[in-house]
Amino acid sequence: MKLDQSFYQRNDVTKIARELLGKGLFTRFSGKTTGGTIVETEAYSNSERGCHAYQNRMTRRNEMMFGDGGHAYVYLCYGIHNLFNIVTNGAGEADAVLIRALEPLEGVQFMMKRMNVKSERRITSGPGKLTKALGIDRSFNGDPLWSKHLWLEDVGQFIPAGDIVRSPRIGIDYAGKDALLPWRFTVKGNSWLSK
DNA sequence: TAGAGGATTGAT
DNA sequence: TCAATCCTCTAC
Repeated sequence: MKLDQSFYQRNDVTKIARELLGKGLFTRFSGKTTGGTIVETEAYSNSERGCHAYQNRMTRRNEMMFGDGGHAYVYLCYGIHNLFNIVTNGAGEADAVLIRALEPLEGVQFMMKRMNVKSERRITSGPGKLTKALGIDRSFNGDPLWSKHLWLEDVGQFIPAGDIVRSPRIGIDYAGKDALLPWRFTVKGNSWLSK
C-alpha cells in the first residue's frame, strides 16, 4: 500500500526519517519496476546548519523543500550525483529526509543495467548510486510520492527499535556543531549501507 | 557576471 | 588521497 500524504506532513522530521527505514521506494518506467527497501536515511530541518533551507533561506534550488510534505526534492551534488530527498512537514516548513541507501527488492537486473555493472553488489548503497539505479534525476524535483512513476510503499517490513542505529550525518562538516546531531538512521548490520 | 564550493563516488 | 564535473549561490 502506498504511503498516505499524512505520513509525510507530520511536524517531526527525525521521527519520519526513522519510520522510513523498512519502507519501499520504487520507480516504474516502460513497464519495468525498480526499487528496494530503505535502510539508511538522514533528517534535515530548517533549524540547523546542515540544511539547505537553514533559517528558512529559500533559493531556486531548495524551493521545493518549502512545499507540502510528500513531494520529492532532488538536486545535483558535486556536479555529478542526483540526491533524492523526501519533503516533510506542512507547506512553509522546510524539512526533508535524504534517502542514502536501499536494499534491492525489485528489478535488480534492470538496476544493474542502469549502473552498467555485472554484479548486484552495492548497486544501491549510497545516495548518488540509488538515484542512478532507480532512474531518478532532477526532472523528478517536486513530484508527488504517490505517482505511478515514483512512489513509497509499506512493504510489510518491520524494523525493531533495537535494530535502528542513530549516528551523525555524513559530509556536512561545514555545519559546525550541528554536524554532530545524531540524525542519521541506519538498519543495524545491514549489508547495503553506504560507506 | 565571475569565482568558489558542494548532503559523492570510485580509482590510485 | 584525489579528481571528476556542473550547477547554484554569493559577492562584486
